[in-house]
Amino acid sequence: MLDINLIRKDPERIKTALLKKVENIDFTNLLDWDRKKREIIHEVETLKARRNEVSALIPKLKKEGLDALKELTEMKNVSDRIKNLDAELSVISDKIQAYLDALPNIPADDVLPGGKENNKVVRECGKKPEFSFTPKDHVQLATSLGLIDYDRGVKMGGNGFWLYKGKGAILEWALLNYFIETHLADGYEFVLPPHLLINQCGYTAGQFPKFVDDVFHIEGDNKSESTHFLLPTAETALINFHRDEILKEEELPKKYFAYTPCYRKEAGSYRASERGMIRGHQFNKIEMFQFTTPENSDNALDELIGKAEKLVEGLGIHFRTSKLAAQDCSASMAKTFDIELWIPSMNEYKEASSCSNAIDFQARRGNIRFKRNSTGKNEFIHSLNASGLATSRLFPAILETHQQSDGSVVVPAVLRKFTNFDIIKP
RNA sequence: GGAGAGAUGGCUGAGCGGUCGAAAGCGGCAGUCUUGAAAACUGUUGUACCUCCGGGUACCGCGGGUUCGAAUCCUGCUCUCUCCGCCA
Repeated sequence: MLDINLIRKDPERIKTALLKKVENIDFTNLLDWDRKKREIIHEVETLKARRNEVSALIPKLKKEGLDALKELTEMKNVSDRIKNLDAELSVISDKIQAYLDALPNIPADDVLPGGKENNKVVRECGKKPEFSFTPKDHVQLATSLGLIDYDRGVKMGGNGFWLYKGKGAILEWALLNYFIETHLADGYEFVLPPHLLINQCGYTAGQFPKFVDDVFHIEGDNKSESTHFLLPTAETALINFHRDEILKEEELPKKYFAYTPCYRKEAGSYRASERGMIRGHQFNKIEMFQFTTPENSDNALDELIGKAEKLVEGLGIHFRTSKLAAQDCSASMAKTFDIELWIPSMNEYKEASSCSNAIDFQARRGNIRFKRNSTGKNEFIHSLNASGLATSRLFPAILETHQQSDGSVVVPAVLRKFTNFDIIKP
């Protein structure tokens, strides 16, 4: 959520910044409502002051045995007026809230306007593998090596699901262990959160109300409206870790990571070219998360990107890191970098990590603050999240990159202590 | 699933419908004393919003209601705890 004071103070500046991300912005109504709201507050509070004053007077009069009828009548009227104004106030406050809830975060100054076409590659690591034989794609490899069972996955979960088995399951789990080991060594705290979250969590993350349709909802009793949803990413859980809390400045930054499956509807986005594990309704991901002071969030973002890149590099996969243009960043984020893996069979890069700084956008929604020692004031924290990493694109990249002419796949060295095998043979 | 109890400031915990933003204790901060520390003593100690910067308003789990006036009465909801049952 944006600070309405920013909009009130300099609507043109905020409008220009938001136009990097959205088609059009019109603050006319908002500013009208805001002005009206303050008028009402002023009137109603004056009346309440009067009511408090007379309410204190009435018992005194009674104590002196005097008649308070005049005061009682006046207060009856004042109270009615207050009731009406309060009702008006709540209507207008709801309008303002709904408007602000729907606004995305302001892109950072150095983020370019426009969509994907304006994404800028900032780094590349390794190079595209070259094969002296005809390479297989990951679906062929995973199937022939018995690592992934697409058909039986669909039998259980329907379209958009797969299952890992045998060495495939071991390899998948080894990846997660490799990530966990690294994050623990870097001083991040391990969290295993609930996968079913209450709707408030989606609001804090910025998922709701605008993107309610992207997630799976759980029906309440007697088919009432949903009370819980399946998390689309552990970020949605972790941002709520410190919801409604005031942290100490010296506790910051707070660094966490969580493992969860991620559940997404991905309605309409499934394409034939994304067969295999590229896009499904459920995938495994470890998510890094930081709560920082405002002045430290830029450095924290660099740290998170560096960690994600190092994990990919350790697996020997060619990747590139891109800074996303405004429209390609999700609504809650001021700045995002994607780390994309090279998938040889697709002749394309596919996202394996998204690293973002939400600045105070999520903190406002979740009311997450810290007390600054120098001023004694509470300020909103900055929140950052980064995949570290999602496996669903890594698994295909590993199979395709490390395949041999005989159809076997060499296990990256960093995973071997977790797999207890070096190579997967047909 | 059944029965009961409860929700008050950073924590513990009082609170007759009328100066209750809220007693008291603990904790925190500042000071006195001390070579220093502890102890003791003194003072101080929530948040948000509006403002003609004098001040004002709101907040005692959340939302409604009664009343001139609600932490206090009524009501719906949420959450927590205890006991019984069931269970990975």
